Amino acid sequence: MGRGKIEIKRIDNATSRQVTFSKRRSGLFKKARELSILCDAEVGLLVFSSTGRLYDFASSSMKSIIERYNETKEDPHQTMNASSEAKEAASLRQQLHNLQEYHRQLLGQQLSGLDVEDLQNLESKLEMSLKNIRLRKDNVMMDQIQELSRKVYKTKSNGHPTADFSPSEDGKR
Amino acid sequence: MGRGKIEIKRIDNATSRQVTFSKRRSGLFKKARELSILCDAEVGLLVFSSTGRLYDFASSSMKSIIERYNETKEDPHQTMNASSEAKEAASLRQQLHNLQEYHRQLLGQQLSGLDVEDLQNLESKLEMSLKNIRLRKDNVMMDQIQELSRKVYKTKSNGHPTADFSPSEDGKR
DNA sequence: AACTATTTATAAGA
DNA sequence: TTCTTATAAATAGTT
Repeated sequence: MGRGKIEIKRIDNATSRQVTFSKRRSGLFKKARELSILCDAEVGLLVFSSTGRLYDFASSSMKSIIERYNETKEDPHQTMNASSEAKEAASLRQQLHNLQEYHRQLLGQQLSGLDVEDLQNLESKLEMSLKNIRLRKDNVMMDQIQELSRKVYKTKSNGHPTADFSPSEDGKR
Repeated sequence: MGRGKIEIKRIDNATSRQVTFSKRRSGLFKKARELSILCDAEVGLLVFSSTGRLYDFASSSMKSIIERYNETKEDPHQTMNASSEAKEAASLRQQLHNLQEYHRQLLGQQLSGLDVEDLQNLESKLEMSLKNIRLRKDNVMMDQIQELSRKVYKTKSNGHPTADFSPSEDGKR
């Protein structure tokens, strides 16, 4: 992709090798970053120039990526002995991923892949959820009111139970 | 680079995210490979898809690249205490690199960066080298001939010393 | 999995 | 090194 086509083999001339390294390195890192963002992937990239200098990119942390790599690579030995730590971690990651996907749908952030039925289901669930939430809220408020009025009753302690309920504290939920 | 421009942010739709992942992943790996070959760089690339699957590329071996990375990363702590193992390794790598570069020149494989004087020097060195090599070769041949003639002399063993040159021992340097 | 219209990367030159 | 530009390569949206 330039003025001419080049063959993929070691560039002999040290100067142009260096120039090409600079240009292509920045292109490579840009694409690594884009892949990680666009596709929600975990990406780690390590490059040592021919003079020994290190360049690196990690979408999360290089340490965790390398650890994850080592776990994954160890797996083949453990495929036969079930439920090794590495397998469990892989399973957990998958579960976490599914959950995150679903969570985003619940927050209405990721609806483009859903058809009407899916959306209907989602709506029902959210309505159900809302209903329960409100119910719970009312109960809690009621309890607090009762608690409070009991305190007031005790504080006044004039032996005459009052019919009113006293000021409530919780405007915060 | 497509029918339209896209913003670099997470692709919501799971299907197109998957498709884009496939396409861009292969592009990224191709470029990683090309950089390592064109520029004689050591490249390691780790990608975990959002579903947890691993894809990797290493120009040499991932193990050695990760080890080298760890050594390099430890270095900052050791910049003050001279001659740590990591520093030594870095130095050795640099030396190795220089040597390889030079070696290629000696083999006439990488001459494009050299001017006339450099080439002249190179030529002189190669001529000197050739001269020594031939000299050595002649010595060795001569020794072998002498060795052979001594054996013939002993085998005949007729008690009459001949006028020929007697066997010499030190042909070995 | 293919196909292209476009965008992006980059080789060579300044 | 940095910029420019012609061209090669990658890829987004489509079929």
